[in-house]
Amino acid sequence: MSPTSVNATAGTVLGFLAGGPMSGWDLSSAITRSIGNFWNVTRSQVYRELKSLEGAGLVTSAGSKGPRDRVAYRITPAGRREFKRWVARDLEDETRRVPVLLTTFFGRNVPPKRLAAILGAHREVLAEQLAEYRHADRQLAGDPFARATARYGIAYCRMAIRWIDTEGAALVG
Amino acid sequence: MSPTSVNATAGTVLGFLAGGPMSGWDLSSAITRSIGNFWNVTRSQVYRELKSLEGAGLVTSAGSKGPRDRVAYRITPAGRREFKRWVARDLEDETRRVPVLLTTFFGRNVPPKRLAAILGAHREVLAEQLAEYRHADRQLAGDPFARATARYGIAYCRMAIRWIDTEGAALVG
DNA sequence: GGCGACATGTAATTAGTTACATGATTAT
DNA sequence: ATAATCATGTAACTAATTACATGTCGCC
Repeated sequence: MSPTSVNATAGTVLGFLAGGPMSGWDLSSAITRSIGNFWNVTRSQVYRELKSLEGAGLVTSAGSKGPRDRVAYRITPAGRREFKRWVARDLEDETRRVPVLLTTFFGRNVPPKRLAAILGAHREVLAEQLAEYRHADRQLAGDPFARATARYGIAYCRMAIRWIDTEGAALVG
Repeated sequence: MSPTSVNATAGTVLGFLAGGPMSGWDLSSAITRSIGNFWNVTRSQVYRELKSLEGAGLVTSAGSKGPRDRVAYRITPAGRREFKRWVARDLEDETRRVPVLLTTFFGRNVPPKRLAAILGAHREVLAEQLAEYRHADRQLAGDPFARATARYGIAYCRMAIRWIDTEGAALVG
């Protein structure tokens, strides 16, 4: 679609602010909690984007500073318009950075015992994440969109675990 | 494990140089071709890391500059040691940046027709990637480690396509 | 009223992308 | 021999992470 001016982080911030004014801190924790698993954003990025969005007139900071400079940002009408445009954009490419595959790719250089241990530890991490996603799935009965993302997570973890159990197992004998 | 000094990009570069001397350009294309799908590295990063690795004595540039400053880098014994250490490291966290999930998460704000189109287009991209991975799987019969990574790709694409066909379909009616 | 935990934001550093410059090669 | 394409590297810019500074609150 038409190229949007905001980047994905800014778009995300606008999306959360569309639900009501929030401070940078609150935004950052809300984002991490809800989409952090498939869209990582750090606190510093949120603050940076808030400043730049304010410069562009897409959010305003409600002047009255609270304790330790805490300030709430509110989305402007222009911000809402921009969010609508951004959220319907063409998808950018997926960024995948999967350390376990890097290690596997170079696996011939890893002592097999050690490789087995790495895969085993990774399997545990995946199992934990799977449990979290399953929990989220149950919580999110009221929001089909968020729920669908949890189900992606479930499917992903199950796929990766199965991969370790078949391909990984074959590699480490 | 013991914290390694090299980062993942540098480690990757060392890993490729372990197979023989190469120029930055060749490294970059080899990396992109083989692991680019799950470990993105740009040309500029490769050049930067080569300089820093040279500074650390882990690679040397074989002085004679070829056409347009092309220069081949060779891994040093210290570089090999460092690679061995790095490749057996504990896994860092996976970085996932999955635009289709971001769009889905905010899906209530996207016109359903448009959302359906976005998911449909994404499905096609996944189908193409799946075909590539299948092809790679066939080519890589001689390298079980690389082959295992291709099979991860196959499983991933199939999972994502199935997700679109079930969860995605449910969302757009 | 000092101490530890949490809240809040900023600054410094590193990583990653995009845009650019120019030298070779190939095709017309 | 000119244009088009590919090879090769660098520089400029943007994004992302880590480290830091300071403020507030509850508690013993």
